[in-house]
Amino acid sequence: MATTAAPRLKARPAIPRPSRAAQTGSTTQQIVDAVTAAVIERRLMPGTRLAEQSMAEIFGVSRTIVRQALNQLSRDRLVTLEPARGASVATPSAEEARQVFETRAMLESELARRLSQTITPAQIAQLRQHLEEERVAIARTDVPVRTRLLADFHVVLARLLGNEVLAELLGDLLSRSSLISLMYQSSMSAEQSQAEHVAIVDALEQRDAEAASRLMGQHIASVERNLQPLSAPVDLAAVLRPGLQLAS
Amino acid sequence: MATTAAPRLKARPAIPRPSRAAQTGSTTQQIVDAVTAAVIERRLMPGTRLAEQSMAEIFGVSRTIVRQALNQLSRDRLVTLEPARGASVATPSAEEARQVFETRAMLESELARRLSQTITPAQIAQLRQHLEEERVAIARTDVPVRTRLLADFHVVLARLLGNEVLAELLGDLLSRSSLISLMYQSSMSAEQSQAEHVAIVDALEQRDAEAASRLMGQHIASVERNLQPLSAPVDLAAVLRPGLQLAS
DNA sequence: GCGCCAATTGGTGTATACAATCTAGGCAAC
DNA sequence: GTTGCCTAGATTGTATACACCAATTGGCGC
Repeated sequence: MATTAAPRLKARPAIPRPSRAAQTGSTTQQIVDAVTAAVIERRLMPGTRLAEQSMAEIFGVSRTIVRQALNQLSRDRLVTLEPARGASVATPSAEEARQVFETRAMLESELARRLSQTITPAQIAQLRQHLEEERVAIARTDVPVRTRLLADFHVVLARLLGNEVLAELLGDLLSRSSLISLMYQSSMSAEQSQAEHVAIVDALEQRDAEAASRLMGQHIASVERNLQPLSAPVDLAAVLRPGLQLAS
Repeated sequence: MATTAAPRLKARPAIPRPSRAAQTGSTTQQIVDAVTAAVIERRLMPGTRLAEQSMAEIFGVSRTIVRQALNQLSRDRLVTLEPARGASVATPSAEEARQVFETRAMLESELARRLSQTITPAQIAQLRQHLEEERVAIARTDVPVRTRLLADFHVVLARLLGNEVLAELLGDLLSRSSLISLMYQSSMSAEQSQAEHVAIVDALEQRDAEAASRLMGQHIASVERNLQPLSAPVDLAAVLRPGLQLAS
């Protein structure tokens, strides 16, 4: 019931996900959204084990529903499912992180290029409003909202292109990016990220395709650059354990 | 054409051995793969209903397993899940088709550009071999294998970039593309598609980033251009016309 | 004869029960 | 004292049973 995990997740993040089993959104989707939000907003640490029975009791449903939710989250790469071992919040490797950011860079630099050719004044205004919300959240040091808004910025861009497929794709990549940032303790300041967002919107407003594309690429690169490769703790602990096989 | 897709999906059990179910995703994944392959290879028509009980009997498992598989397929957008109505092979709209191809164009033109800068002679050789396999399959008019190889070409490129995340992403988009091509009766000849693949590999071999990128964009555009938007309209008109005979 | 309403029926949504597997703790042997 | 094995607990994987919803069809009224 209504305890820690906030079964009331009606906080709709400007990024509705009508995708999945939107029809059953009542129960399964609520759990998926709750866990996803918890990951994006940095309330769930990587490696946390998610026992089915516990979650079933928390949400007041049977294990069947929890299992469905965990399966979806597994498809989104936010949790890993080990056979007969259970589910836990994913711990993306450094290599996976590199690939996610490379894919984002490829997709979003092209997104910025195309968007600069089709963007309208009304859309610019919408982006300006989003930037303002970012600024307010940062000023108030509202970490969960801040983190979500900074990620949503990219999905909003995709949606402005009128491409829902792209928007959902990017949404998945951004969820994974949030998890990666959390795991590798990004030292990227929110202010810098927001400033780069402003620069991108400026370029879009001037319809400078190359500048927008280049700035977007640099923005994603700078986010990646500020990741600190401290996967050591997890690996280190595992390595130091006697009797653990680490060759494969 | 709506009613022609009868309960004919009993064709291939694809799982002769119910044993060896030790691995978790084994059985479920086999069903997912079977349905995905059937869609890619054009053995399952869009709109075909996939009743849980039927599939459970076909694969010799309980509805629980089938449901898990259908959920995964729903996540991949290959089947649609209507509440209390059941699952059926997805019927992507023309707008969704446009978005899928636009996303692919964005992603793959950039992929070609980057790949042309990192590709090695060994990788070129691998691509040449793939092209040869395509040629053979086309010459033998082996439609399922031909269709699969023509789609796999794009995933191979992603994998050559050393980006598994991108490869999986592209794999999903290509499954959807196959479904779209099937639904809108692509008039694209396999020969033309293969010729364009050859041209792309040529550009990659010469490390001509701009040419490779441009050719890739044109290739995807030409595939999209050859889609014929005639399925839905015809059906709708036929249904709405009173007195019109709609045989079969 | 035609149209509306209700009971039936098939199918999905959820929960629970049972079986297989993995983890952990203790006990015995070296 | 350490190590190996064995048993007990817990957790997951699968199957089955029940409840609810929607579509369909038969009956009834107009």
